[in-house]
Amino acid sequence: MKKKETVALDSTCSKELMAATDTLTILNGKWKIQIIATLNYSGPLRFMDLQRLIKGIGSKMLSRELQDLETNLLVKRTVLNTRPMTVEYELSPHGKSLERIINSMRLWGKAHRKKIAARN
Amino acid sequence: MKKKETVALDSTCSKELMAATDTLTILNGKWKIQIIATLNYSGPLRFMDLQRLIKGIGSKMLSRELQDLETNLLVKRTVLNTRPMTVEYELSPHGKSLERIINSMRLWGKAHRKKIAARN
DNA sequence: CAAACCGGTTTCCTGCATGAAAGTGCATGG
DNA sequence: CCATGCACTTTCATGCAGGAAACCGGTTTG
Repeated sequence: MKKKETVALDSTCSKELMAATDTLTILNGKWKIQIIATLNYSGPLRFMDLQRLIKGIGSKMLSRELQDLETNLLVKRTVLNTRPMTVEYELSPHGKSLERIINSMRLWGKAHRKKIAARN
Repeated sequence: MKKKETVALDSTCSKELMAATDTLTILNGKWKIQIIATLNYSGPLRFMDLQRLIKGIGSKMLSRELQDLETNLLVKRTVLNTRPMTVEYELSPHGKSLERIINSMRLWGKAHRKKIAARN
């Protein structure tokens, strides 16, 4: 039987994969993609608008996810001095660069559904 | 200022995004990508080989993740009748089709790191 | 003054993902 | 006949993600 050397993988694989895992970590959670896609589709939105558009999200989660996206430079937060104070959230260029990946995931997801449906 | 209709989103957005979320759900967890990438890089591997290659994973997690990947048709499990019983795991074609997405995530992740590092 | 709207924060709670460690069934080796 | 290796499974414990609901400070409206 063939003997396997395990050395090569340890240095190559894990280091390179970290970056992919980073991306996954950033998009992870129940709401991140919905928030990004909603902002991408609708442009700048205020807090309450986002909460109304994204069904089911609570204010705590929305707040936390937006903070998270902001510290990751994906979303830009702007406070407007209007009569009732409003805050606008919009995708940064960096955030918009996620569109391609999300789209790939969308396409793969659709193909995957067909596979699973035809599983018999 | 442009007036926004919020109706279109409810029907368009969430339905289309489900597929992207599906993909995320499938790749979710601490180990999925590592398992897929390891199998993609090294070809068919036995249980213990996988556990030795993927540092830190326990047998329970490996077992569960592999079952999960198998039911999602991403991994093929083959039992070989050898002297001590061995089982081989390998990526299905469908599983291999994830390579493009994982690679996109890897590239984006690298770019993202630079952004964050230059955050000042 | 009370009520409502905005943009959150705080508190409490629950369930799930993950981990460590031991156990299982089978087969071969010494 | 005991130990070892393989491929798992089971048990127990823990931490974190996420949800519900109340609260907060400011401003405008009736």
